[in-house]
Amino acid sequence: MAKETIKPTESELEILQILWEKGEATVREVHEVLSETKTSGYTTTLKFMQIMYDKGLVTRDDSAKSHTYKPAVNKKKMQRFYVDKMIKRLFSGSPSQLIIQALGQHKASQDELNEIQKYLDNLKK
Amino acid sequence: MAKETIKPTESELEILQILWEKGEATVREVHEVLSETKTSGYTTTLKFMQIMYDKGLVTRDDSAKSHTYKPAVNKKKMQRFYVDKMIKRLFSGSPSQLIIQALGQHKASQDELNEIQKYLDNLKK
DNA sequence: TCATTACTACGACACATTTCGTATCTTACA
DNA sequence: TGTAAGATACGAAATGTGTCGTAGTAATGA
Repeated sequence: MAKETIKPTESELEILQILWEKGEATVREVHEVLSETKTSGYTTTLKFMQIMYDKGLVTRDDSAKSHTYKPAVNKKKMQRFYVDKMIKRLFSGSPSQLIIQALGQHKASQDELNEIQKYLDNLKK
Repeated sequence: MAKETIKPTESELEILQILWEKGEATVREVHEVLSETKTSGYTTTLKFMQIMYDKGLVTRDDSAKSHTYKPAVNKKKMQRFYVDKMIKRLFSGSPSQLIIQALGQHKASQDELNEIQKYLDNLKK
């Protein structure tokens, strides 16, 4: 079968974020982090991660009592997918509109602005 | 009741995009546009727009035989909401990472680059 | 050894989302 | 006037998503 772009749900993306951050983690560890902002129970987190495993969004090592999960999808790829979608759906297909919106919406540090500048200089030639 | 942030579904966002573009439209008109990329039937589009009306995502004028719909939510506000979410979920909370990603992902015209530059200059002081 | 603890597996429910089919209503015009 | 075309309303099925409860299993330590 052709490898369709796997589209994680909102909750799955939240978990992937944590796995990308940590590299790998157990359900318990992921649940700890999630608990800072959510109230759902441990088995809910477990279930999500099992489903993600079935979908191929994560891999796992089940040799130990508590399994260890790793992300199986590329973060850059996901970023590209969602940035594309967002530009299409919310910015009438114009990337620069998204960029300007993002620039205006958050105050970036001087360093960050410089980094963006550097990138921009590169593109301008 | 408190005005919660209304979160349109994927399909609703697609329809909103069309309404923002056109300013207003009938179900038939929206369905024409949708048909370019999707295969679902007319009554499906109709149902969506009725639901959106119930949710308060659109207003409508039903004085004529075929009703005319307008967007009832602010496009800028939606942009802000989703850009925020995306930065949090996919860019570890870093707006500049999103910006650089978006810059790299699409080739912007010289004009667009200049516009971004102008905006950036503004922020830099 | 055996009770407690910490996991995983799995079924099931509630609700949301997408998708139609069908009934009904209007209106134009032959 | 009465029929066909084109709209809306609405119910309902199929699927997706988020949430637990409970059962069972493996390790731990008193």
